[in-house]
Amino acid sequence: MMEETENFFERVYHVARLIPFGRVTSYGSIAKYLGAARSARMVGWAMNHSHSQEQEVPAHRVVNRIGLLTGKHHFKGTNLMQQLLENEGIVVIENKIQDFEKVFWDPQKELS
DNA sequence: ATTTTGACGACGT
DNA sequence: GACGTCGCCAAAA
Repeated sequence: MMEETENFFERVYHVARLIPFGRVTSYGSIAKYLGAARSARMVGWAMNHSHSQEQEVPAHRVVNRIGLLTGKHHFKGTNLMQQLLENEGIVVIENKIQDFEKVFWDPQKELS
């Protein structure tokens, strides 16, 4: 049987796919929405395994709490993540999302 | 089995 | 407000 942790990952992917076009969220917010507010790192770890998922996970829409593209180094290209975000109308300067508050999408608030 | 690390976050200095 | 430290929890070495 699969461990409970996989369920946690599954939930992370689920929420990540719910992020609307042109919006972003943070690892901590997702973790908090899942009831694991103190385990934001696990969300990041889940994203690391996101490639293992059959469905594509918009990991580029998930950044840290300050809107910094910390995980861009994990993408194929150096600035692929940034390009994807810019493609959605999000302004990114030096790996930092501009107007982060405007594009921020809080699952707890949006999904209630 | 123990130690280190990591796509983070909150708090202290 | 920049920088440092600790806490959380799971996976890799």
